[in-house]
Amino acid sequence: MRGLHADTGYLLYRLGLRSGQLFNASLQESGLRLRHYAVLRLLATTEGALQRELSARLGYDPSAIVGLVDDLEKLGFAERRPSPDDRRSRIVVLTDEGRTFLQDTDEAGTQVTNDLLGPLDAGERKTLHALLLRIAGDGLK
Amino acid sequence: MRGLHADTGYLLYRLGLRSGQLFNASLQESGLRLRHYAVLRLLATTEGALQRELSARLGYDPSAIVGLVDDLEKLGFAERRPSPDDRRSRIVVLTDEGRTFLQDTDEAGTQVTNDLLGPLDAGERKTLHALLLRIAGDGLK
DNA sequence: AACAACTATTGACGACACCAATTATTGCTC
DNA sequence: GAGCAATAATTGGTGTCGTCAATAGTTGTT
Repeated sequence: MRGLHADTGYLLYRLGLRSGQLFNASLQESGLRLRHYAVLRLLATTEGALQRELSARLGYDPSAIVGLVDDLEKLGFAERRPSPDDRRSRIVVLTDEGRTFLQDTDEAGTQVTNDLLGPLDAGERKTLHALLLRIAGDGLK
Repeated sequence: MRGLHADTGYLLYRLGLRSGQLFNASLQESGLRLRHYAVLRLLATTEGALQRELSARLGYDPSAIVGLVDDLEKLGFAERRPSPDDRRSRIVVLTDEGRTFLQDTDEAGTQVTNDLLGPLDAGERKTLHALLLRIAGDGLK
């Protein structure tokens, strides 16, 4: 009979849980959670994104995006702007406050990754990251 | 500004989610979920475990173990037996039905892992698994 | 004998993945 | 160009899950 962690899939599941917990604990004092942080990080790379783009790229349900952007707007980290092309869409953009928040919390994020990857040296971390990216595939790119 | 998946921690979080979803989908027809499956797999290796041991080894809250064992008992896959040493404890053991269930679903489990690790060859999978085990550390052993 | 520690259990709460339905708008097509 | 399928954002509901607090029964210690 195979052991509990013979399955890479189950290992991934458990480590994913742990990773999310560490991230959320690290973000707790800011009032945000990992999901909000992911939205901010994505917005920082795209200079404005439709909510459906956020949904597709982050893998969150469209209905979840609504609440996340609501929260970010309340905190002044993001704004909804009307799309000139399509009046159904809203363009979500990062505010200056959001950008400085990202800069301030950047160190905390890398600290979490350090805790998580503890026993691995730099080379192993690179290897792991590359393998995970391969698994992630286009859906999460 | 760093990209969304520059963080190995976030990658792990997302892949853990996906892995759990795949597992649960695969187990759906059996009426069990990943958590039940993990309990069964652990029981198969230990020949009887206290519920607090299940809680510690699997990382699930003690209160969660109660419901999981309830479900497994209803399906006839596991049993609670009184502990001769300590009347507070219950020893959870795998039944014959549970054992045959594990054998029948073993293939489904490896299928999930195959889907998940799709683009990786055998050597890369070994590497990934070893790295993840290192990260997991003693807590998940 | 009294008291702290532990096991299993119950209950509550928030977060979240998932799905269905609605409204406003757009694009297609006949 | 009128009707209709498709789309974007939103609301609401459901079940799972992680977390914590509280309790009853039991054990070990002092």
